[in-house]
Amino acid sequence: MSDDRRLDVLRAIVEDYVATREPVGSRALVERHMLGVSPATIRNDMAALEEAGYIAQPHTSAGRVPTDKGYRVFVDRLSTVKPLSAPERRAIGSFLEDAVDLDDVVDRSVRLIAQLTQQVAVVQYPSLRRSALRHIELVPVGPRHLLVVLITDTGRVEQRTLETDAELDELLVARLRVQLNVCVAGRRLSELTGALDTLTAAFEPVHVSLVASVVTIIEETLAQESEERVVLAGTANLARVGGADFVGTLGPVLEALEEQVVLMRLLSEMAEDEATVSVRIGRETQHAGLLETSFVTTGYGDEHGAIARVGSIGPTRMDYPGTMAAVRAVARYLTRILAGS
Amino acid sequence: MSDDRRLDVLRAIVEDYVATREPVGSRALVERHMLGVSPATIRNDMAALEEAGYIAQPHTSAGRVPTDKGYRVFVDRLSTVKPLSAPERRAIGSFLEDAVDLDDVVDRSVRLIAQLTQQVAVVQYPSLRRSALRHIELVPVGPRHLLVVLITDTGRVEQRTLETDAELDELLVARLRVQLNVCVAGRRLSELTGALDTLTAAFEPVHVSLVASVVTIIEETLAQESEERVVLAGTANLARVGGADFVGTLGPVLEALEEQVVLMRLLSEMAEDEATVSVRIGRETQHAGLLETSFVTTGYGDEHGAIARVGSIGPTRMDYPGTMAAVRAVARYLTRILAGS
DNA sequence: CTTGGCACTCGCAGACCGAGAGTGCTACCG
DNA sequence: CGGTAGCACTCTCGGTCTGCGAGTGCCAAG
Repeated sequence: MSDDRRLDVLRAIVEDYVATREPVGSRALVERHMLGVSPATIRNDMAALEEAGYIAQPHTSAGRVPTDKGYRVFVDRLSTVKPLSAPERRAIGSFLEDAVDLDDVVDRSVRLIAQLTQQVAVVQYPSLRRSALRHIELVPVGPRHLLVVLITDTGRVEQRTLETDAELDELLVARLRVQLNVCVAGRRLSELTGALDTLTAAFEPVHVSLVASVVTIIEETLAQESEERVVLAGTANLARVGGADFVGTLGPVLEALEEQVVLMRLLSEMAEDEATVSVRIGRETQHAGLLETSFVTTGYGDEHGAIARVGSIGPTRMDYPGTMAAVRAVARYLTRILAGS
Repeated sequence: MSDDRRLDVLRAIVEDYVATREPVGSRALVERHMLGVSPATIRNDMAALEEAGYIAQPHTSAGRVPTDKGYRVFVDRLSTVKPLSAPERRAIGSFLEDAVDLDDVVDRSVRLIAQLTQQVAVVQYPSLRRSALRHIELVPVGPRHLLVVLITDTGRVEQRTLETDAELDELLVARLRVQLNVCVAGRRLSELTGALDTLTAAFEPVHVSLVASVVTIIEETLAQESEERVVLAGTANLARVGGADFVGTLGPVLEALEEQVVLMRLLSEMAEDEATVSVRIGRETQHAGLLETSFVTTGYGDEHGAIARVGSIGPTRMDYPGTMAAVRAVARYLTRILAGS
């Protein structure tokens, strides 16, 4: 028994099933792919593949369908990421370069992925924790409210309002602003907390209360990993092309996608994968609503490494090579844009 | 023929249809509502209502279903907005008050409406054009790049990066920052452009180029109405409870909702309605994908009037009184929060 | 190991049919 | 003239049945 041919058969089944969305039988297989053997032979191989758990048949007398395990083998061993065409790459680049600010970059990226893959796209905002602070601004608003604005080197802006015990002293605020910026400029969170604490000590006892609250709110903001935002687009694609792709309704899928928590967990799990493009197939998502969906994600970042992820979500029966190519391409351009701004 | 009773019949039909999601017949009507007449009489009234275009029957021998026109009469003349219970109101208020910044307020509002109405919720960010500027910050990033940050009194933050012709002079930037803030503080866009232009004149010719570009980018940012952002939540509700509510797939609906343009047009059209809570039913949305959906929106704002809208989107067969109550309640709390921050 | 043949299984689509709900019409009543 | 009762009619819905076709698994032969 030729193991090579078996894998060929598996690849053919995946490709045909993705293309036609219908269980594929032995006859169709030999006709569409030049396998050089008869249907009966294929049937034997299929029986073996089924035995091994790579394919399954929905009904006794229907064709075969890849299982999650089958897709996994396909992704890991059988598929080659097909590069995008030069015009496509150029289109991506120029589209992303027109963005005016970080929100716009993220927005354009997520739409682009949704468009390219015809699936749901997800883009994670650059992580605050892994970004470096570029600037801190303090704006007094009213006598007892202070607006704290943090600007990172990826262009992300976070703001918090602080209510103070005492009336604000303009000069004190100005001094604090200068000190803060000296203290934080260009540093990452990990290097920051210590520095901020010593800063508090540098002020007169009368002012410590204010300084401490500002420092606290900065640290809180940076620490809020739950605040990491993700943006979705293309949910309509689920209903349009994938409407028939989900045996149940697509309600559970939409619900899962609206749960930021679920998305964040998956994205952070996938961040630990070694492969550049990481794939989660069906059950591997560990979520009941996503049994029939697959995630394809990859990291993007600046010169120092990955700071967040982008990806595409579709039915397990998706075009993996194409999706992986699109996601990887957008991530690369995204990295380039962020490094350049 | 008693016109009063006919309207009672119409109201009963709408209420029953909304509750059961099934065409309602004459017998069921007299049983569930104490109309004091026989089914045969109701049938005559129904025939008249159908003649007038308020109801229709899907098949010759099925019950009646309200038409868009029927819902319109129901909303305009037959329904009374049912106030929320005191605990509900308190829950809304406290949930919104916990928000840490504008993004968070908007995010919480939209989730809240989705939760209360079990439909899709939409919240428009406070309009830049109608907000007052609170502060402008200039942050040099690198020798030739200037980050311009605008902060409005509603807490919205917009940022743009500017590439300069000449190297930046720290002192000049500082001077410009002070001048800009003196110039804009607390003013709205309409009062702003003139003031900014005269500002340019106050600088030496050498610096005019820089000042002009900063002024230009500020004006551009404020003018970008297309940049007005909207946030959605609860699309899963469409698929869950409303899955059966749409005769076609819900693909077109999702597509329409992803088109920011469509949403923006509707919201701005509805802003011109006189009623406090504005309703668009079915075809009134003027969009093919939204034939079977209704919009319920209302404005929110600060003490000076409405600056943006919130709303809920669901099948035409929605609970109008309940939806209107929820939307109105959230808008009121939103207004209060923004005024207080 | 491959192949051709063959019997078997099973889902699917169409036809058919009876039940039930609801209507419109007509004749009658106060 | 509005309301009522009765009645015949229409139409959908759900269930059952059946033939077809696709596809399989197995076996015996090359």
